Amino acid sequence: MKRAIKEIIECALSKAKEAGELELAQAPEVIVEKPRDEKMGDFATNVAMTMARSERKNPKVIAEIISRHIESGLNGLDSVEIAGPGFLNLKMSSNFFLGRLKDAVKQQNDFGESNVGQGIKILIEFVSANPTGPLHIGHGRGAAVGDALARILKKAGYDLSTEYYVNDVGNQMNILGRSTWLRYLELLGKDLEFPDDHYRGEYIKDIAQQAIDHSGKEYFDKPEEECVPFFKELAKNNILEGIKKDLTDFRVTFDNWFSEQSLYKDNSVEGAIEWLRDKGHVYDKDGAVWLKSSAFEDDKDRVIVKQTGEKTYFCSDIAYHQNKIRRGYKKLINLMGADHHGYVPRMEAVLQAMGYDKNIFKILLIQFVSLLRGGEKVSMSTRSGEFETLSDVVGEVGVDAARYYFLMRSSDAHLDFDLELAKQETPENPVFYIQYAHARICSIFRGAEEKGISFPDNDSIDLSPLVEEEELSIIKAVLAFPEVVEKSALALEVHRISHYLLDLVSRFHGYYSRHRVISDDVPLTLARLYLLDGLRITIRNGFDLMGISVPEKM
RNA sequence: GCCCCCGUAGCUCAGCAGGAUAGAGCAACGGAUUCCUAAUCCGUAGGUCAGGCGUUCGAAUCGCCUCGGGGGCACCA
Repeated sequence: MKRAIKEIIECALSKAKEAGELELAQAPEVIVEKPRDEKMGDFATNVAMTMARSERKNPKVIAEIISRHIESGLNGLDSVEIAGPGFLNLKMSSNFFLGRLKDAVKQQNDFGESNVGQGIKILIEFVSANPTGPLHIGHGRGAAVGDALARILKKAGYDLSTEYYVNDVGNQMNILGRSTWLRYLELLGKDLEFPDDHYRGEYIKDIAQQAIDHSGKEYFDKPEEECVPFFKELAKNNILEGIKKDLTDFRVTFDNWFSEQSLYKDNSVEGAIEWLRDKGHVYDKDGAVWLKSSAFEDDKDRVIVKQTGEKTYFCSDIAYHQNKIRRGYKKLINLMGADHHGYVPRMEAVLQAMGYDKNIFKILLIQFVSLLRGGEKVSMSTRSGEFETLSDVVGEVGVDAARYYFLMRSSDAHLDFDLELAKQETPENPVFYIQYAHARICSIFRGAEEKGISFPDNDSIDLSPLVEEEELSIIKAVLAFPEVVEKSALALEVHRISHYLLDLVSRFHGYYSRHRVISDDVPLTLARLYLLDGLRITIRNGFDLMGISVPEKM
């Protein structure tokens, strides 16, 4: 939409140049935006102000020159005004917007799509929680944000894939196996002291019980070396299945589950180390192997192979990211908990050591979630096993409210998640407010159907009865949707969608209370229904990006 | 000590690729239901944008410093 405006301005600029009224040594970039206040016009541009210096003219004079060369009536342009320090405010005719509303409604579920992504291949990796226990609420935020971002980026025209990296190697996995084995022995009556640094959650006991149900006392007398691998595998698979289920219940699915172990099996890890060593980015010291990450803005060098010969987590991560790029992804997005932020410089260093621009790699840090219950903090500790799992939370407040809550705030900001508020059906929990608008609209359509109102097809509908200021303002808000999606994709910020929808829907609720949609005036009724259809499509598409349902009845 | 995020109305937060009078919800106060869903709407009140300096025609927005809150600085993952 703004494109059309930009063209109008650019056209006027070149005419002014031809007429010798402006120098235009270099064509200025025309930025079209929305004025703060709708009364000032539909679009505004500050070109005159940005040109002031190079033209050595007062912004207002430049604005005046430009406005003289703008042809009124062209492209639905109604009027041009100069305002403030030199803004050009453009007003469009209502036909301009009505026509575009029809385009939007025609697009149905596709409305909101754009091609800013230009089909660029992106991989977004998120959650990637270790398969050592069920997902907790912090993972939930990452899951909601990652999943919504994926949907948004797709809508904005990126070729996007999602991936979950499974850390199925390393010491944590051994501890997991050992924890399960010990619980198994306990359940079979052995008296032992359960170590503090092992996984103490109840779920470990459940898995141990399964082993008993399945294999009885088979592992009771066997030595540890034989048992731990078995229990490790059992526990891992079990927990991973639980994670998948929790995510599916939360409407989050992944295109690919990538196993860390696979990087060892196909020698990718060794290969990556050798590759880096050839390039001179790796050296030996104190019996360990180091990556010279300090050469790329990291604080210090990092160990990739320990004295013991074990590879660090970081080491397989190097191979993993090399693998991602080799699969053809042009941009990598990783979501991590904010507590991992120290990890960012070293990963950027790796990318650079491998010869890539660090800008192809973007780590989004998701800030902490504090779980509250009626204003009181709920304590979370994985170790003690007393923590709120994602599935508990979703079970209590529902998927829609949980997702909305996770997505309503910028992921840069700490989030207070109050279970009581999330459950309440008040405007403080706006998910219901938005869903209610959708349900209301659907209810109106049901009413129309009962009255036997028949709808003309898209092209022949007459929208000219939509003359109310409020109606036009709703239409403009609807038409802003694709741009909101675009900006949200570029900034990687999901919360823009929820704020937009909230604003959109509150316009509708106000309109609804002041105007009747269904009346004896048939053309007006049809036009208003059409407007509501556009609204309904926008709400549906917007909530779809957030993974939230839109009920037809509430 | 170093690094990351945050600080905007009583509360929870938007706004930040500089732009016109800083917004919303909740809470407070006052109203609206013969009529399409009151899970709604309308109105009133509420501000040193943490503080300072700087860049600019113009700063909540950009830069530097200070203060306050949270998190992180492993041959853990």
